[in-house]
Amino acid sequence: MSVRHTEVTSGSVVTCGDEHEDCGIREVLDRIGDKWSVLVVVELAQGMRRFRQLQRAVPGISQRMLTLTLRRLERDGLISRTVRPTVPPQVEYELTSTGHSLTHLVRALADWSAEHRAAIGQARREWDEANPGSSIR
Amino acid sequence: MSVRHTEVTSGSVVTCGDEHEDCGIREVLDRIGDKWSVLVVVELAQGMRRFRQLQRAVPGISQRMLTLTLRRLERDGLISRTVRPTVPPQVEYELTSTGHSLTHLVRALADWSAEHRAAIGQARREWDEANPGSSIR
DNA sequence: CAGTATCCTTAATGATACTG
DNA sequence: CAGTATCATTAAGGATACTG
Repeated sequence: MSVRHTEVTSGSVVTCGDEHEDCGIREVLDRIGDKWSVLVVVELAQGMRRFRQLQRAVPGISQRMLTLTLRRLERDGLISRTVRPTVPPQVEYELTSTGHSLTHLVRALADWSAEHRAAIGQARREWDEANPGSSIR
Repeated sequence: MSVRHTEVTSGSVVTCGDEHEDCGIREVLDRIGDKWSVLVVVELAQGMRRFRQLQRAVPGISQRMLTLTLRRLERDGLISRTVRPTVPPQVEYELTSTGHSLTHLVRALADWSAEHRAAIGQARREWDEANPGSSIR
């Protein structure tokens, strides 16, 4: 996901190159665009969770992907990981303050989705009917 | 990106299955998470654009990916495509009203990114230093 | 319980050539 | 100009087995 691109900022649209690899919005999209991060963040928005709890709360996620997703969120400073040296071991995951602020964004995303879901579905049905046998889906 | 998952709605967190394949937020994330859609939408937020204009405005995008991105956005009802039967042919792309409403979301994304970019960068550097030779990046 | 390590499949993207 | 078609490459994700 590295590329020269234009980027919207609070007041204006600016252009930036990929020489720095960190135009900003891409950092968020990388984490928001993947298959599981948002779901994990949504679950953690409810409070502290342990590894197995998360796996049960996000049906379909593999152990491997849960681990990867958690590590990346931790690396980005969005969640914290606390190991309790018990037997068997317990590891607790929690949103950081940065992570919590992300939930507002996710909420906005969900609101927009809810609002336009019907229209998008309708548009797709019409497009699919007008373009039978298309390969873009 | 199809999977059973929990979903945030305006007021509550609900669980839904993938039997219907349209939990809502996934539809947005599919388009927001891919590599080019947001960049194309941002460019179209400025006004009507033709194919070549878009390709120049989004450096790095291939002809193929621009075509695919535009088709998918069109299928979702986010942009309109108008063919003018001139020689050589001209095709105009514009945001629909649904597409325009998406730009608010993108703006929110960009704002959040700008606000937390430094913190994320810092977190990553620290994590990378604490975890040398990790394979998650 | 909370992971790692491997191997494998599929989806996404890229490069290039060609066309109405 | 605005695409399509084809092939190659890469990244994301999944399945399974194993471990401290």
